[in-house]
Amino acid sequence: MREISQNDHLVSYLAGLAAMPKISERQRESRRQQILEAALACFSEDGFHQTGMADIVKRSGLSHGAVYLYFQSKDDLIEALADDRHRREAVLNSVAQGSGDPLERLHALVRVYAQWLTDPAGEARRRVGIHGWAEALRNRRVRTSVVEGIDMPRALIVALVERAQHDGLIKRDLGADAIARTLIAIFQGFVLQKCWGEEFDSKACMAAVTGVIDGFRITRHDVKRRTRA
Amino acid sequence: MREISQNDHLVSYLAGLAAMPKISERQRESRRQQILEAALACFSEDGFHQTGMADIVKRSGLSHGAVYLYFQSKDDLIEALADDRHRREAVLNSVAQGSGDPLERLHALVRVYAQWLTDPAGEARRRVGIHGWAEALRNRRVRTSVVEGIDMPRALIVALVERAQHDGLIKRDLGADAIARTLIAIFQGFVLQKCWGEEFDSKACMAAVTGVIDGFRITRHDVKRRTRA
Amino acid sequence: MREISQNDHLVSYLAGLAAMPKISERQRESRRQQILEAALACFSEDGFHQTGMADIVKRSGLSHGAVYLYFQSKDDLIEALADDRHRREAVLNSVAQGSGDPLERLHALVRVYAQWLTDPAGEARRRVGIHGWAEALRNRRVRTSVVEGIDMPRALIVALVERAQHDGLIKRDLGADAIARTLIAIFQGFVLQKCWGEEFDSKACMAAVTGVIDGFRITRHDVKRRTRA
Amino acid sequence: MREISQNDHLVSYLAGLAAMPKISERQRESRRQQILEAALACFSEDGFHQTGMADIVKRSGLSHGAVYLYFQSKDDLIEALADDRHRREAVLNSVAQGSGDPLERLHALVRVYAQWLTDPAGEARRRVGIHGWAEALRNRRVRTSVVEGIDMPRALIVALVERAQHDGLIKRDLGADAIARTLIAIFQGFVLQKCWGEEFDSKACMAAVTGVIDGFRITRHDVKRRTRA
DNA sequence: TATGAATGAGACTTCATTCAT
DNA sequence: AATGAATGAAGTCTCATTCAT
Repeated sequence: MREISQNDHLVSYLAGLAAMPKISERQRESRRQQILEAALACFSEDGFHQTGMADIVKRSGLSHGAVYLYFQSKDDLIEALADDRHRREAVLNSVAQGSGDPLERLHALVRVYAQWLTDPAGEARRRVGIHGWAEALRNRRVRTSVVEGIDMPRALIVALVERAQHDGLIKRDLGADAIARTLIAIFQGFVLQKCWGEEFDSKACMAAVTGVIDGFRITRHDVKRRTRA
Repeated sequence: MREISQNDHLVSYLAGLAAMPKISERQRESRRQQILEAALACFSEDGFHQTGMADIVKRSGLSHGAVYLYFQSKDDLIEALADDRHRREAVLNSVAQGSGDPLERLHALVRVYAQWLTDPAGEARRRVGIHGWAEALRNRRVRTSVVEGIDMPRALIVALVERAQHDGLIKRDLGADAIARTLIAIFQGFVLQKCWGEEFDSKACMAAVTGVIDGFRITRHDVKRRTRA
Repeated sequence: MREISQNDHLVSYLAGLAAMPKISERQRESRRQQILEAALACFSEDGFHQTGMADIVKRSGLSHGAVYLYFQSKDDLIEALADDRHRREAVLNSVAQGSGDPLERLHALVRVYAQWLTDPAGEARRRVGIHGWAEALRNRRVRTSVVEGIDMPRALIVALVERAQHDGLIKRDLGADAIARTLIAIFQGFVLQKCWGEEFDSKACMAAVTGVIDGFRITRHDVKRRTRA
Repeated sequence: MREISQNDHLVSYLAGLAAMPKISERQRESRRQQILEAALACFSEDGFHQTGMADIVKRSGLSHGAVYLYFQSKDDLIEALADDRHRREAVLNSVAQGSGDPLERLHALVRVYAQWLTDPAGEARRRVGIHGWAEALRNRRVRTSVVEGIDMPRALIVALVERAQHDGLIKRDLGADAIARTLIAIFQGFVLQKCWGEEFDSKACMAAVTGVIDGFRITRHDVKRRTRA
């Protein structure tokens, strides 16, 4: 009996050790990413609704059940990708924060987005982004994610433009919000045009964006006109 | 009872006639439109792949078989709607009727798009357009439609910008194609932002576009700089 | 033009004829029965949850889609069978209605149920009934159907027993409801025992039921006892 | 960290020992009961086939693997629960301890069942019992359990009734087996009616059962009739 | 012994399309 | 031309069971 009792204690102790999660948090996150990457690739090629779970399963190298161990449903997967995109893009905006020359920061923001636009490794993400724009029209959660995703840079641009207007660097007859939406729209359109595989000359187009921002600047002509008035 | 039986005979008889008279061309076109409108409404609400043929059939008031008499497949319907001829024709007209001044013509073009963007009756078309943009990523024929749809206005803008540059109205350091793509991108982005339905101030944004075009104009600063160089 | 117009009228007329339901109500009901019979056979053999829709589909001779044309879901099929049973059993109870000798009517009711119990063609229905009894524990709709199914004969028996008690034919010291529940319980238990394939001697058991009812009758012993009290 | 690493080694070492000490028989039985209780609760709520192993695992507080160490399969669990030894033993005891009078013993048996029927703690068992009745229709081993479960009390009742008939206490024109089956059927039906939870007056119904047994007794009327014949 | 992540067959259901009428 | 019942492949998701740890 004494021996059994000792064994019981040992067993309990070992059981306690075994009660730790079977795979580490890092391993779990790695599997999650593995699935998300497979989903990204599939969605990028065929869109959300033309991609079957079987495609994602096959591409992930896991089993059907395993995928559902990490994501509750296909919709969950779609939303996770939307959130993922949301999180990644938040990083892009950081370059615009701070208190330097607002026009310079605006140009910096444009450069970052230009880089994001032209990075070959981001192709799939951009394509999925477009599918997300369409999906946002009918899926509230995706829409929220998308809208919040553009609200962030918009707020930044608005702040920069307002500061620039206050400093007399940018024309005051255009709304800051409208300018922000215009700049964002340009990049949205560029993503579309680029992903459709047209002969999209990124360099020239980025120059045009720079030109657009410069066009917002106050010229002597404007100064005179305003002085006269 | 006897009459119904006679009718049955009549039906069989007519069905057997190879030379059975077809419905008028006008009726045929009307039916086609009826189906396209139903499809437009459905696709606008749920996207191409979340809309079932049954939805379209129900909304059109016709039968499954009837729809397939006018369109070979669901993809056929999608392609028919992705190809938005209306807009292209409107653009053509607007520019054909414009005055000689290329900048004025550019502004006219912008006005046409602005109208298309803000017309409440065009909401469904705009939404379907966005779904088409996503679909263009995986469906070659849809992509061709979409790309051709923007190639036409792009060519127009390029021509106008080149003339304006030649006339010394627009800076020469920006590619005409890049400017065209930028202007088109702006409208694509506006369509997205407006359809997501979040506080999009169309009037202010259109003013910003006008500002963008004005920004492309040559200023004394530019003239001086170029003279010096 | 006149000919076309005439043709249009003809077409409309024929279209009007064709707008009648494609299959007659009788045909539709026949298909429904075809499916219900297949489901009954499958459920009888394997229970509701171990029977796959594929089994029912195969047995019905129809296609997967066709079954779903008549029933919304597997649960719908289960509930339809419960309702079906409900409706069929309602007929059994009719023999007990009327105003004749209550004891005789009770015996008549027993005979009808005995017949229902021993009818070889009803085997599948009895088995499905048992599965329904279990299902009633967790499916509200099935439970409602089952409970209503026994409420009907119970109410009848209660009425007969009360009349018999009033007429001095049955002991008054037993609740009419309890007697009704007891008689119903007997048949429920018989169904179980019979369906399990035990050596169930229907004739002897029915005699026992008759004996039970006779046992409820007032005897001289009771009369004396009541007189004394 | 070093300690954990040491533990890992210890675990590996113990796992490698073929002679790894087993847990005590008492612990093993306790684990088995733990699982059976969890399964009972789950099956009672959702039935055998709507309960997942995951439900049982969660409720038992153990792991999937652990459950499979004690039961080979889900069917194994079902069979273990379908075989309700508790009740059978209670019946045996009650009759073994009864007085010599067969009628009194019969009443004692009824009291035991009445208690089993009304014990609130037995609700889950009764519900699982019903699921077992349905399962018995398609699972040979469950059926064997169930049938054997009623064979034992049936044999007891048959013996008691035959003695009572021999002693002139019960009518001889009813088969002892039929009477036994009838009494058992009554309780089966009562279990159903009670578990469906609709205004089942246990007390009144038990009185009715007593009445049924009394009804089987020989009355002066019967004696006379038999004498005459 | 005990864990729980992983498996994969199979569950229910949908839907684009066809074809007898 | 028109109908709509019928098809059946393919979709998403579940779950009893296993096995590396």
